[in-house]
Amino acid sequence: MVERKKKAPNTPASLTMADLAGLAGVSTITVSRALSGSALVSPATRERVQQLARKHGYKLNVSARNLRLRRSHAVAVIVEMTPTPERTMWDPYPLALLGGISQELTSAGYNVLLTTRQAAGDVAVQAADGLILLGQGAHQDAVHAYDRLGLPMVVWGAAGVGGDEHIVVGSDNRHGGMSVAERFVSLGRRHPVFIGNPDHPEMSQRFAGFDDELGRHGIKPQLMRRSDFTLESGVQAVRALHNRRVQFDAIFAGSDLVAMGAIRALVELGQSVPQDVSVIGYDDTPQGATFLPPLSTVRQNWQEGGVLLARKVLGIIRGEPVESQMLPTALVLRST
Amino acid sequence: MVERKKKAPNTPASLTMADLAGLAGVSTITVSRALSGSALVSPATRERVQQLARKHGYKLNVSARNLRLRRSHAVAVIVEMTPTPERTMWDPYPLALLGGISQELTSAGYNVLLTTRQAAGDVAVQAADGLILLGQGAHQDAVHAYDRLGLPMVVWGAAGVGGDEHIVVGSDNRHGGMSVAERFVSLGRRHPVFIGNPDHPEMSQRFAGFDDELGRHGIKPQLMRRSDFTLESGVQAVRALHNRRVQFDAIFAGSDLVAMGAIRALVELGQSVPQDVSVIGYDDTPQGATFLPPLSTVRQNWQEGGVLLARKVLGIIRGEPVESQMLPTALVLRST
DNA sequence: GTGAAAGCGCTAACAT
DNA sequence: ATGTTAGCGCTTTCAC
Repeated sequence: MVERKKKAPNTPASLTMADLAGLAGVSTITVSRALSGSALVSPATRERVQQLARKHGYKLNVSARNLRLRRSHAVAVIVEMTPTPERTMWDPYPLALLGGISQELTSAGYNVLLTTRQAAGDVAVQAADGLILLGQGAHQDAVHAYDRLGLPMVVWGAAGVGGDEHIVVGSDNRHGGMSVAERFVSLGRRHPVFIGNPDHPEMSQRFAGFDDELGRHGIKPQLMRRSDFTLESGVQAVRALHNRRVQFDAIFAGSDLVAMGAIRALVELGQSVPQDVSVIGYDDTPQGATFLPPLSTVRQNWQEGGVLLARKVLGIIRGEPVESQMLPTALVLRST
Repeated sequence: MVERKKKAPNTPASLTMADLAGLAGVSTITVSRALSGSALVSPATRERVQQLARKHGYKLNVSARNLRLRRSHAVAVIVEMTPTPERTMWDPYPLALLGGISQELTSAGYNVLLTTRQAAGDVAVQAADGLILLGQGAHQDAVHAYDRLGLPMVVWGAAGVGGDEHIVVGSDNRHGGMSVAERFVSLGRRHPVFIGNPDHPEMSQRFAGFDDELGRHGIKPQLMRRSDFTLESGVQAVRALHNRRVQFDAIFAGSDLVAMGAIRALVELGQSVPQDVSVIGYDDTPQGATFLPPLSTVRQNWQEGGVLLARKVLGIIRGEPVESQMLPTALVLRST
């Protein structure tokens, strides 16, 4: 019987630092330091150990390190993944956002733990070092639910809602609305309509910016409440306006899909876009771009939003001062 | 000085099993067993311990458990997320796929580690218990890269490519192509065209099914190679066909976006859809559904695909026999 | 510059 | 049914 650190014979081919230490003729702690690039080991040993590690395909045991360091090196991202009419699963929205988050987080040595809202109370979520919440929920309910975990948290959505003090990253919805208003004014439109759901925080701010800017030109927009973010919703809204004999020459829809529905209804009613009515949507979805006529809309940079979200959580985790931030929006003028 | 298990005074409010054990007047192992619902503890103590845990907000230390159990309880999902503007997604893997994966994995007590392809060599990926690869890459390169990790792996894509022996889940692309062929035949179309990139495994199988089925009716489809999955790509393809004076009365496009581009170009050329030319896409995107005219297409169930992917990896992890599987597709007939 | 000792929080073996 | 012992693989003291 060879006297060896007892080791299961069926051990998978995974080296530990101790193994590496044996190979290099140093102690485990030296290996640890060498691999983490510590200045406490001589360049020579450091190089030698790193060579060996590479050669033998050493893999750090993350659990062990995390246990020792008392953190998980993971950030949980909670996504609403039920395909609501509001957000189809095809939207670049979640995917691009996720892309930005993932990119930033992994390059900072953190892992992205993807979770749905239903798998909320999950073990691993509470073990995360931080939380990114994609979508604040109808009345901040999602926010409140996760707030109780007491983890560093950043939310994607609209800022300044309901006296909350958590960090928010989102599109500058106010500015988005204002830019649409400016456009309508410059086109000489005098009877604009907003279609959307003002209970939705982001929508509400889009409308606020729209309303304010128009107000500065003495124009009062008509508000058409529609809670769904669907094509049908836009169709209905326009039909309702028509039936009520409402005069209007411009439509700002809270989402591209609604805008497309509106256009479809307008065409059915014999109106022409944009001659009779200007229409502008929000989100710059591929649907809008491929629509006929190509839809004018307000674009936001999702990818960048994701990166920002990640930076903010990391900031909080590191104890740095962090503030909410709104991303600039850009008016994309196409044919409508 | 009170004799206490020495404990940092600044410890965050996080209980350990030992703490709980003290509270309950039992040993840590009993707590462990109680919380995991083991039958080795009396129902009474089990209940008592669980109560206490809930009351004091006990959180399991996942790292410690994973270290002890020698597994990570995590499956890495590797996504192609190259975020090029305009080219929305090279491979449009919708969030639904991730949703299905996440749902199934978390309900099995596993975590979803989201990773991009660039963050490949990441520490945590190799620490995962399994791998789900979304997109096999142009020539299986992605597959090969990750194969070396020696982890249980499942790939989303096309099966039977290049003598590979890894598990694949995907849409039944062959069947999808065949169903389109059948449709064209039943409409009496004699000069069909396929637009797509046959180097792409999934595309290739769509075309193969299409070609085979048409062949059984003595029809040979025209192949228009187009590598991009964009609207523009479809436009170009049709223009090229027109310039070459190619006769055709039906188009099968490898993706909805390409199909929409094709239709647009056809309309510009004064052709009518579907009277002069039938067009069918692939994927059943919302863009297609809201397109005018509403696009006929081949649908696949992403959500279910995700669930299946997850089940397969879990199966491999558990050492169960697992096989590749193709999801059924459905022809969605709309106006084109 | 390097090492020895200790322990992060948990659970599988082996007692009792 | 419950407890004792030991150790997963790593890194932070504190020595040398």
